[in-house]
Amino acid sequence: MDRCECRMIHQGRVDKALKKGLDPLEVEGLAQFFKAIGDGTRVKILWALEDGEMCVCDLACYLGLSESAVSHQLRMLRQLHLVANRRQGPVLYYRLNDEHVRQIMLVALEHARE
Amino acid sequence: MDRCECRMIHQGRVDKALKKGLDPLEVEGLAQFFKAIGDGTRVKILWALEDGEMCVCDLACYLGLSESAVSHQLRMLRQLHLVANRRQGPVLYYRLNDEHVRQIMLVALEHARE
DNA sequence: TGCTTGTCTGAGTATATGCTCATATATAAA
DNA sequence: TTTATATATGAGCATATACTCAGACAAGCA
Repeated sequence: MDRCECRMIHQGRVDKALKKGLDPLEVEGLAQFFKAIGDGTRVKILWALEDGEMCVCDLACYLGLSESAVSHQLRMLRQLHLVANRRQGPVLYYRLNDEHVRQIMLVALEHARE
Repeated sequence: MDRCECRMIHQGRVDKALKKGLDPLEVEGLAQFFKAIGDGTRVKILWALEDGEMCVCDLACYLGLSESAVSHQLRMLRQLHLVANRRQGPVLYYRLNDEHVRQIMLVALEHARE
């Protein structure tokens, strides 16, 4: 497999990176996870849910967005298992479904405040 | 300020979220930070740099991308202070410039592996 | 059954993103 | 100073993303 039509200065360093690299599925998983948090609207949603569950229309009011827009975002967060919901009558209550999100956001806040 | 032309079921819950919410600059900072990590190419770059500095053409070879593409991505990571570089002759060596990245990526990997 | 409320979904649209290509810049060697 | 090497940058293009709008679905009540 001729992986190098490219210039390369430090072959050893490249080989080391290749050996220790993540497999494609892990890379894709990480990227998708961060992409999910990498949006102002979704950051606000996740941060708000730290304090307890909320329904869609409350979130829409809080965010100043349409309920449709919020629902679209919640679907994405749901598919990535970042939030979950429970139904009570016609109302769906959303909550965080991941221990790691809070932890990660706090570390990132430290970074942002440096 | 008439913040509620919207339906709302739990006024108290919304008020609580509003009170405890991040300020807009923090939200933007968090979103930008995660957006920066939320891309397969940049995940690979950051992961590779955990093991030590690399120059642009090595990274390009490792990633199978053009040096131009890599340079564009490195510029973004530089502007967000996730990487830094040092020059040695004509070669620029890039390194991680953030203690938090590794920590965050490891937590995210746990999430992805669940 | 029909009507209302709360939420979801698909299509459409404007903006953002990630690459390529051509070109510019910086350093070193001839 | 010319030439080569290593990287940076701007413009352009194809795709992805975040919203809006119209309409569908689900649960409860008349």
